[in-house]
Amino acid sequence: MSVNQEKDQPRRRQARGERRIAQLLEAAATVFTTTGYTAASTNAIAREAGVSPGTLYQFFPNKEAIAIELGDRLMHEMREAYGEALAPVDPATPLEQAVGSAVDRFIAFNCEHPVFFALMHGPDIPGRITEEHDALHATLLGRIQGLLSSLLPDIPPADLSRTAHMCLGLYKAGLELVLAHEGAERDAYIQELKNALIRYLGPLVGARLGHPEPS
Amino acid sequence: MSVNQEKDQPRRRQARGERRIAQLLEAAATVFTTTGYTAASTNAIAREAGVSPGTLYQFFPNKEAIAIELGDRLMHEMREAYGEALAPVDPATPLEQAVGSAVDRFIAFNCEHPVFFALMHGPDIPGRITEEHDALHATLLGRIQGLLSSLLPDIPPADLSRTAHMCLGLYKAGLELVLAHEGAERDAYIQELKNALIRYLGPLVGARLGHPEPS
DNA sequence: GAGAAACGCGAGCGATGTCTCGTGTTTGCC
DNA sequence: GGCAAACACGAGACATCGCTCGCGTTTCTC
Repeated sequence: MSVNQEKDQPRRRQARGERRIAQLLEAAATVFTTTGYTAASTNAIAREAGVSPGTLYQFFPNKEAIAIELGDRLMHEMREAYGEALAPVDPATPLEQAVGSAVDRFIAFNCEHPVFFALMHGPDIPGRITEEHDALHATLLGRIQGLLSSLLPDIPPADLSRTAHMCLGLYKAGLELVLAHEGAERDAYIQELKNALIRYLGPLVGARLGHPEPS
Repeated sequence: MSVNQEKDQPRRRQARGERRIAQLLEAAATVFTTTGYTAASTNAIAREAGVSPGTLYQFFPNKEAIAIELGDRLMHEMREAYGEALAPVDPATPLEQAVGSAVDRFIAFNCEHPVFFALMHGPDIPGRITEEHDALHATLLGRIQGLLSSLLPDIPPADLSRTAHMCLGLYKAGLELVLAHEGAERDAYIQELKNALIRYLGPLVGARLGHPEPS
């Protein structure tokens, strides 16, 4: 369940092996974060983990599998910790609160796991990982659409999809800026990201409540 | 002036040479756009241009130089065609118009030269190109700051910088979505990008004009 | 404690990619 | 027409990277 067992060969692992795997994934995370996926060499990952290249391939069939497993674990952790962050909300919930809490949760996750951004945002990434990426993307879009339609019940589907894409895009742009700064400046950017999303969505929600959209 | 002459060896070029250079840059542009910088092989570029690898290295000392020269020409063309797109505007200019025209110009440029996005947005890009990227980034930020301060004369410098970064980030996010769609859907995303920027900046400009920021 | 299997090593194989070099062709100039 | 320089070629030198293989060590199991 945790590590992929190829075909139907269980390949019994000892405790030592599980430790090595965790160690290798951690090393891979730092190398991926600093150099990106393609530029990261398996030798570099092994060196970072303090083991030989051969040892690395004792646990992973190839470089892609490392990223896959890393991605899987990240996804799992995210779903577990923040799975309900984008659940539909009571339509009476103020927009500020809905956006604010969702942004806070995801920013926290991304700050804690910078690899996530590197793996999902890189344009260099090969086949299988892209599938995971697309799956996550689709999941997030679905959640955002659910959230939006709970706030805007009577929006046309095409607009709903487009608005969701925009929200995700704006979030990713903000995330990049947030990760690029630290301390008070980072907090300021988090606030600006929330502002951008709230103001983007504001007129739509405002219209729902009967407020005239200003000029 | 056009092609880099290394050190002080003029390396006279014939008309044929200039043609080859243009041909190679065009080929490089298509290969870079489709595969990204690092994945693009010099052999592939030469093949795309219909010449031998040796010929390519007659005109460019290495792979990076190709991207540099391509970037230089793109920058030059951009400055020439859209240099004034972000010039400070009359404070009386409606925000919608200022944002709209700036976005339209840059979107048009990026649609016409998709390499630009690939070169500037890739995370894989090596040393020298990053310098160009940063230079452009700084230039754009400066322009945006100028534009913003003409609209918001009394904003603190730190906020000005942050707001400019946000605008550029939001633009890049929107650009990605715009480039990912075509036809009517693309136009719709362009409009959404404008909306996002206008609504993000609206309250600031509104405050300047004495409008109370809603709720 | 003995056998088996998981673990660990590091030299090196094969593929790929950048860039060179020797040689031949075309062009500009007198 | 003749010379020098620019242009063109493509085989291959050289480096890198993903990954394998043979062999030695540790751990589990009985």
